[in-house]
Amino acid sequence: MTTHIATPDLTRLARVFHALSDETRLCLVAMLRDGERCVCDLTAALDAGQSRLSFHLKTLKAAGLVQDRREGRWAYYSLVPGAFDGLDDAVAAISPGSAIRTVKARCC
Amino acid sequence: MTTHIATPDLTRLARVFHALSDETRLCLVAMLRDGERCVCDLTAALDAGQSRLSFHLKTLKAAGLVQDRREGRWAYYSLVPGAFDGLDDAVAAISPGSAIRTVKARCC
DNA sequence: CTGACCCATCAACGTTTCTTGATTAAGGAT
DNA sequence: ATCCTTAATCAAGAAACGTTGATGGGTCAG
Repeated sequence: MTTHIATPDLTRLARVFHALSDETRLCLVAMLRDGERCVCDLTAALDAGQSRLSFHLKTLKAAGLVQDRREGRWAYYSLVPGAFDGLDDAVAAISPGSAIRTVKARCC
Repeated sequence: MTTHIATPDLTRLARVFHALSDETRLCLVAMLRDGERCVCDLTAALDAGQSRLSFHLKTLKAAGLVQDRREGRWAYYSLVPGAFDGLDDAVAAISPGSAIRTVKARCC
């Protein structure tokens, strides 16, 4: 069994979607689908500033979508296995209950 | 067969994810899962300003996730059927090709 | 040790997004 | 016609976001 977004926590789900709401980050995800890559490869491929990619990779990592590994002076990023599974299921699973807790008043 | 996000258009996909990246909007989606609702019901349930919800509903509509229907002085919103299907598939389908076109240089 | 390299972080700036309150428009009731 | 209701839109401000260039820390080669 893979990771999934088990708890339909509204805050967490929103953060995941936010991480996926940027074209640069979507492109990073696409590249990482082929497997682990070091940052320098990513910057070369996207022709983007190193500082810029570092920012986006940090965002993806904070959302739990990618993970990094240090080796010498290189940093290798890869997708978190299963992190993308059940995204639409997660949306379908937002319950009135989970909504209540996050948003001000009673909801649904 | 439902609608789906057939073309893994990076820009469009990013906009859909952006629409889902806000807790208020996720809550709206959750409420609309039960069926059509008028705006006044939504504002009452979320205890949110009318202008605020109007903004978020507009965002969701622009992303193609909800649709509206006027009836008298009421506006009824509902989910666009199938708009949420295959979200993770869409992510999995971002191809190097589609990435190339959107981002500056060669990618992947 | 020195210098080159890889990468994260920071500060500054411009842009976008979200919120709030006021205005506008249109429907229905009296 | 006048008034109330529903909801979209606007304007203004606050907050979050993304970009850029500079700085700093850690790693390896010479």
